[in-house]
Amino acid sequence: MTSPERLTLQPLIDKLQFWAPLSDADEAAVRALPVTFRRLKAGHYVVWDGDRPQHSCLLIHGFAYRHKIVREGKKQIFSLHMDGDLVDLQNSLLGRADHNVEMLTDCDVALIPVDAIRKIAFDRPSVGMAMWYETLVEGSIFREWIANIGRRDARTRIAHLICEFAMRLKAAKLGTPEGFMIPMSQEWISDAVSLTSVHVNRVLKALQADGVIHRSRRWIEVRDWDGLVEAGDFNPAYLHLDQVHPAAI
Amino acid sequence: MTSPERLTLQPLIDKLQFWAPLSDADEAAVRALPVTFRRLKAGHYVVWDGDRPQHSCLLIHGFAYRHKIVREGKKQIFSLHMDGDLVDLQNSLLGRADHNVEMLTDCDVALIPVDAIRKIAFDRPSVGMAMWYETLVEGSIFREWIANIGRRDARTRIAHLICEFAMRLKAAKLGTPEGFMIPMSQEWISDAVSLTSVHVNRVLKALQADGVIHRSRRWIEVRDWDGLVEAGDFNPAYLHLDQVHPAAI
DNA sequence: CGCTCGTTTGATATATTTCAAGAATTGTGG
DNA sequence: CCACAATTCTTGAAATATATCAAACGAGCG
Repeated sequence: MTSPERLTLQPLIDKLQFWAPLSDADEAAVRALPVTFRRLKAGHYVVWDGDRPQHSCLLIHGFAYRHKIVREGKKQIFSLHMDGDLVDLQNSLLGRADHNVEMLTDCDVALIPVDAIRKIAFDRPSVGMAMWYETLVEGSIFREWIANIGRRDARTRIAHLICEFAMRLKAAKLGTPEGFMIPMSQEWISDAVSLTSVHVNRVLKALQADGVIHRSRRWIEVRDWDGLVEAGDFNPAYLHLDQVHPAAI
Repeated sequence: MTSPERLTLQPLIDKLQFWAPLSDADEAAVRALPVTFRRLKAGHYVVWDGDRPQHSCLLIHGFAYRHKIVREGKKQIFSLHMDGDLVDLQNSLLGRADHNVEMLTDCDVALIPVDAIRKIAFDRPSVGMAMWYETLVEGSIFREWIANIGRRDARTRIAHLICEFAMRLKAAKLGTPEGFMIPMSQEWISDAVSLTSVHVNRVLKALQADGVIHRSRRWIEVRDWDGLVEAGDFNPAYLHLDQVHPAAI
């Protein structure tokens, strides 16, 4: 956990800067956003499907995820979030939430009023563009997940998820592929890759038996990155991490 | 097909107006966009995965779709587009395409240079916001597709796809649920719902036998809308069609 | 130490795929 | 408008990946 006095909007500025160059005035405007810092417990829902969200949630430290429940109570996870992610710009901008947002671990967050986000995006085009890019990349990840769930078998799907997670952690400077935390039980993983937890268990064991990964509790070590990439049919292009300021005109 | 002299950017203005009120100056700026009108044949690719797209494509008349090919050549479709859709803002804004964009039928399109789109979005916040909302709603549809493909069985999935298509056609004033065209063979449908064409065939027959729909060639009549909605576990909220200018501050 | 939650394993069930072949429909050139 | 080719649709039988059910095991925790 981050100590209270260290809670700032710096992670947001870093994230936006990644997508578009911000002027000093833009940066100042971001810092001037009226935010509320909060510590949320694992399992806390920031937004429920059907809500009219009043805030967007900047994850300063911790993991969160978004999901829907379909008929018969089956759960589908479609995104995982980590330090620095501006979770759920989407629900809040659209006005009516179409899915749930839940903390995966205890988290430090900054709650930013939707109105303030709309205003800054509108008044400061660079900031708006950067936020737009953020949502565009999330869209790209959704597309990859559709393909992953729709057209890949269990082993490939799971390997792909691990690759993506490792890659994003690295980009966020939160770990290395050599060893990192996936803060999800096999049950959660199964809801992210649309399988049963039983089957996830078997596949994970198989990947381990093949010497590709080693998993104990929620800690994963990648023993053979190339093997994992191969197993996961993984091509990181869709993450658009190599983008340098595409928003710059 | 629209006769050449009737090709204008009006569908784009209508679409943007749906999301954000545009001033006369905004509208004029949109009309002043440097566009190229083209007629594209079914099967034509506007963008290939990996390209650096130079244009975004406004569909004036016709159907298009977006997809990826995963290892072993399996295809996954993740969006269908119809008259008035601004196809692939996403690839063009992100700079590097992460999927293919292909015409499903012969189409009239307006090609708009990416630079012009970036510029108008940046210079005219209302226009930028409206475009952003367009991409946000597409994101919402992606999420629903993930849940649909991941957590629903074949019958539900297919019924859901038909409901969505009917609903969007109606919103675009292109048909009624009572009878409309899905310009896709069963093979294509199978790539959209992640099934085999053989299985799609059987499910379609079953839905027909149950009196829910009637399909002949590529024409579908919905005989029992409530039954189809029930069969498809369909809740249109995720389409955000009832939104009235959420972007208005 | 006992409880709870997560993992592991085995046996069985089933939805969907795969393979294959024939029928129907659509498209094309003459 | 016909004949032929090429898709697309349809159906059946067999194969298989994954789900389901059930039970035991292990680890963290108050």
